[in-house]
Amino acid sequence: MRILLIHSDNIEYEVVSKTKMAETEIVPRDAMQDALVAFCSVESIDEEDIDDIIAQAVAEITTVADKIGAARVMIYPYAHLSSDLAKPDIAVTVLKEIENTLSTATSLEVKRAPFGYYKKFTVTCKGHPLSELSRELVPGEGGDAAKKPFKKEITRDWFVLTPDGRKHDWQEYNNNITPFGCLVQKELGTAEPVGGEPIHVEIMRSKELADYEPSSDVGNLRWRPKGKLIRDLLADYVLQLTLAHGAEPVETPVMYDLADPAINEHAAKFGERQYRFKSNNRSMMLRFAACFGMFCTMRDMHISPHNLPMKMYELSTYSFRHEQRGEVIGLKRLRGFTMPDMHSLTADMDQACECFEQQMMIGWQTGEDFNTDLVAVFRCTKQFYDEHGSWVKKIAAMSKKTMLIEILSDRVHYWIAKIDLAAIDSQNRPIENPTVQIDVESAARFHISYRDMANTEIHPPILHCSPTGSLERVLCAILESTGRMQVPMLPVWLSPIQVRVVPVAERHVEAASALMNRLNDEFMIRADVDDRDESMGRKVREAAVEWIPYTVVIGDDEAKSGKYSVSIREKAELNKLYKENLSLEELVAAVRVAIGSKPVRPIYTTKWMSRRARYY
RNA sequence: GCCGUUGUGGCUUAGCGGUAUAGCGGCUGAUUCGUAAUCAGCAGGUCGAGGGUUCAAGUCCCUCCAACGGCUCCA
Repeated sequence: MRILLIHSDNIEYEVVSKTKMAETEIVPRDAMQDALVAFCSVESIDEEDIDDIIAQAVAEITTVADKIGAARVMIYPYAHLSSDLAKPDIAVTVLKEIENTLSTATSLEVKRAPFGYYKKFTVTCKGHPLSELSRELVPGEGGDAAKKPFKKEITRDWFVLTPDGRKHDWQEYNNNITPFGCLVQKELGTAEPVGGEPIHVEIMRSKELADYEPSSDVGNLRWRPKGKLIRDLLADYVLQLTLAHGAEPVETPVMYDLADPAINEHAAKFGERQYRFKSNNRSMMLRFAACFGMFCTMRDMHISPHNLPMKMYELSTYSFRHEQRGEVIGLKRLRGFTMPDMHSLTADMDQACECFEQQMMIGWQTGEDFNTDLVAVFRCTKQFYDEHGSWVKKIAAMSKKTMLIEILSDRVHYWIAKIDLAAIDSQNRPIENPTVQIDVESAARFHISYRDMANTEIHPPILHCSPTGSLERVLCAILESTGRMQVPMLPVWLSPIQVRVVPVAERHVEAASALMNRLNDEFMIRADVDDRDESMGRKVREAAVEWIPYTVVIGDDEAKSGKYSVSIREKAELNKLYKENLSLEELVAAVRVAIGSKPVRPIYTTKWMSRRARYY
C-alpha cells in the first residue's frame, strides 16, 4: 500500500462521474479544514494480509497526525500512486476498515472520499517540513506497531545437565569465564555487554576475503578470490561429511511461489523476515533455508520403510533472511548466506533419536576440525522431555559435554527437540553454528508419507541438520578464534596461499617460479611467488602479515644446496620468525601433514605477486 | 524496527566556525638486496548524502544513508 500524506488547510471534493468499480452509499461531496489527507493506493501484494496492512496504515496515519497535531483525517482513494493495484473490492474493504478503525480507536475525526468515481478536488498544502510525506507499506514489514497481538503464552525452564547425567541449577554455571558460562549468561539474559567491534570484520576485509557490497542490500557480501576459495573448501568439507553420513546431495530453487499452500503455510509460520516480491502476477518468496525445495522433492518420491532413514543434503547458496537492520553484522548475521542443510526422513521417533545422535556427533566433530570450542544448548518441549528424559541424559553423556537444557511448556515452532552448538566470539557472545532438530509438522504439511507394514499412512519425523551452521558463520567463528592466538593464522588447509616463495634477488626469480610451479602442479599445494622489485625484508614481512603458513626463501645458497630456508608460522612466536632448513620433499611432507585429510583446491589468486592487482 | 555511538583520499587518522594534516597503500624513478617496512618524487579529498543557521560550516542544527554497540529477534 502506498500513502501520500498531506497536511492541508483545506480539502474538498465532488463526485463527477462513476467508474465501473464504484462503491455504493457514498458521500458525493464533502470538505474538511486543517486535516491530514491520506491519499491511498491499495496494492496487489497487500492482498496477502489485509489485516496487517490495515493495522500498519492506521498506525502510520495516527503517528503522523499526532506528530503534526492534526485532529482530522481524510482518507482519499488515489489509484495513481501504484502501477500494481489490488482488486477493487479488496481495496474498498481495506479503506473502509482503515476509516472504521481510525474513527473508533482514536480520537481523530475521520472522513473518506468515495472509491471508484472521478472526482474533482482541491487540496491546499500547509507547506511546513512534515506537511508532505509518503509511505510504502508492505504486509509483514510493519514492525512493532502492527505486530500481531496473538501469541501463545510459553513458559521456559532451564537447567544444566552434566555428562554424568546429573541436573544442576544453571546459576552454578553463570559466569563469563568459560565458553559454556558465556552461553548460559547470554541465554538466560544475565550477560554483561562487552562492547567493541567483532574482530572478524576487520580480518575479513584486511585479508581480502569478503567485503560489504553497497550496491546490494545490507547483509549481502561480495567475496574476493581468497574468501571464495575458503567458502569452496568449507563446502567441500561439509559435502565429505554428509556423503560419509549417507546423504544424497540435491540442488533446489532459491525462490518459491506462495500460491502453493504448503509453501505458503511453511513460510507464514516463520513470520516476517523474508524477502518477498512480485513476479508478474505471482507472489514469490526467497527461501530462508533449503527446506522448501527438499520437502517438495521428497513429496514426489515413493517412500517405503526400507528407504528409511533417508537423508538428503543441499548447500543452500544462497538462503535469504530479511534480518532487521540493527541485527546484521559482519559474517555473523547476514541477509544472504550459505547454509549446509541436511534433512532426514525417519521411520519413527526411535529412529529419529538415533539419527539425531549421529548428526549431533558430526556437529561436535566440526568444532574439533575447525578448532572452535563449541558449547551446547538442548531445547525440547515438556512432553518430549517427559517421554525421553533418559535419552536426553544419553546425548549429554555421548557428547562428553555439559549442556544447557531448555524445556518449553508447549511447541512453538515445528520442532519438538533441537540442539544448538555455538562457538563463543571475542565479545563472549555465542555464534550459533551446528544444529539438529526433530520436525514433526512438515511431513504432513508437505504430504510426505510412507505406508508401514499394516498399510497405515505415516508422516515421518524429519530431522533438520546443519552439520556446521552457515559457511559464513563457520568462517566467523574461525576468524574470531584467531583473536585468541599469539601468532594468528588460518588452518593450513584453509589458507588461500599455503606457501610463498621469496626470491632473494631478481636473478633468483626463475628458480623461485620453477619451485612454485612444482608445488602447485605436482603436489597440489597452493603456492605463489613474490617476484616484485622489493627488498627481501619487506617481502618476508608481507608474507607474515598475510598469515602465509610457509614462507620459502630462495637465493644462491638454496640453489646450490637444494635445502630451503622455510619460515613456519605455526611455530613462530610473537614478532619472532621460526625457521627450518627443508628440502622440497620435507617441505611438501610438512604441508601434507598439516592439511591431513581435509579438502584440497588449487590456488585462486595470481601466482606472481608482481601481476596481482591490489584491492582498495 | 527501536535507543545510542561513529562517519575526513583505498586504509589509519589530525583539525572541532576562518586556505583540508600526516603515515601506510598507489604510481614513477633509483636500488638487486639474506629473513617483519630501501630511498626519492608524484598523484589522490565536492570532509557519508541532502537541507538549514552564519559574512564564513568537516566543525553548529535537522533529515536521510551506512557501520558498530545495546534491545527485540535469529523460525
